[in-house]
Amino acid sequence: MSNVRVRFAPSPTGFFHIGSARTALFNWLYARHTGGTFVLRIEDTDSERNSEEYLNVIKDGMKWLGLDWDEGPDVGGNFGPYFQSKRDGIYREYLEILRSKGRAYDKDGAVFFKVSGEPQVLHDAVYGDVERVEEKDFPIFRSNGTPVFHFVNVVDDICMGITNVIRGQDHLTNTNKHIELFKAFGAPMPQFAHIPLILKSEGQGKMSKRDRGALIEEYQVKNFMPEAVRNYLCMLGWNPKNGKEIMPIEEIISLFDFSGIVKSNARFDERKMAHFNTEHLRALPRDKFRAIARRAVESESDIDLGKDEAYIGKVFDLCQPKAANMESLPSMVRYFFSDDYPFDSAGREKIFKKGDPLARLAEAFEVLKNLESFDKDSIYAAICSLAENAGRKSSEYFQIVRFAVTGQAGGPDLFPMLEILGRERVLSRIGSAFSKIG
RNA sequence: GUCCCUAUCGUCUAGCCCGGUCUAGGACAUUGGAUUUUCAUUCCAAGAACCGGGGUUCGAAUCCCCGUGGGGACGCCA
Repeated sequence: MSNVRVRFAPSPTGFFHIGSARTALFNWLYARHTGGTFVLRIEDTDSERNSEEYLNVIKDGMKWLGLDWDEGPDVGGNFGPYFQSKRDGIYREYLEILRSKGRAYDKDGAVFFKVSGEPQVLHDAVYGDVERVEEKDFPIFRSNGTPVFHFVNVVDDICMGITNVIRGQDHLTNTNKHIELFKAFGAPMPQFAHIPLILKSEGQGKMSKRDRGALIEEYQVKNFMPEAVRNYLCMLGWNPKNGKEIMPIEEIISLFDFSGIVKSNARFDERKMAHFNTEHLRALPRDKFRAIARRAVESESDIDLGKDEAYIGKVFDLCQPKAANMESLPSMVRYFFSDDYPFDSAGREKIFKKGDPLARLAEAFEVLKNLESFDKDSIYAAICSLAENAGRKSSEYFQIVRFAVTGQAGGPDLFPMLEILGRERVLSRIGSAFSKIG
């Protein structure tokens, strides 16, 4: 264990924003990299609403991303309470310290902090030295008696022994207020590290909760792999400098440091995120893929997988190398579990463009019917020789057979697919396809 | 408006600190090929960038200044 202590201090608003998630992630990475402690502290000063439910959104999201905290809600710790709503007494004490030093005064029923008026230099781990003067006194307690963010944030960081403050660059200028407070308390200054913001994929400004892809919940619902989302987020504003992007988290943890953090803001790119997801999906061991594929198909569609576990397993194994994401998987496997599958009109058009595909389908039907063994190699060999005898390209047969049996122009490997489906089903589907697609 | 940060392909970025090895590298996306087994896979290839202007220097993507663009902060929100 090192003495590094970092924290993630979200306010439970009912959303877990992708920017917040990345801030949590970078804090977590730094804690894990250094062997330090990752604290989760809840900034719920605005607590009249259903914050238990709102809090769960954040906790669930963090758990989903694998960001486990060492101190905080549910796990406790020696620096609690970890809810600001329960720290009121502490804030009063710290206010008295400022009062006794002549740094706090009442005004309009509120309490204000008296700034020094001197330029403060922030020694930021990412941005270097940033010099700025905080000119105006600012409120630290509202006229309704509740403490203000800048004050509680600093007090909590002092009380909790936070050594490194890693947060969004939108706080860069706020930091002057915080430095003033740390100095006024005579407390040791944590090291600050500001990280660049995540911008909208198009248009202007930073990602807001209304932008597509902005909420972690979206990825949970779409059955993204949390490892993939986390991996992508790591690469948004941080660079491992080893030329790699897709990496296991252990490797990222060992490489993570402030020098790899980029200074300029990054635009969110959902296509690249999708790519990370696909790569992680492909790399999954078969049994893991089967498990999440099952969950995705069962939760997102009306498909009844049935009880034949061996069959289900074969289907998912076949689809894994072709599956781009879990969202499209149900439509990719539907025909394996139901004879009532739709025929893709664009696919039909493509296949019917040249020649007479139904005639070839009829030929293929005869060959498949009379095949001795209905396994992938025999099927392949039989159709190839059929094509050769007819003086045609074998693909002219492959395409129409696939379309008749699955309703699609593309999909998993054709021959193992036919083998898994079985002769009986293949023949009956071809039989009824003539009237459906003709 | 004031202050702060930032600026390399459409996007994420390497290179910049310690100027020459940069005809600027990788990834995503795009386009085109290949795998004489379909295909949504895989492989190969192509196009695509140093914001502008000054300066320093024998030499600048790299250092300095000024513009401009982008972002953020200026709440009794967090």
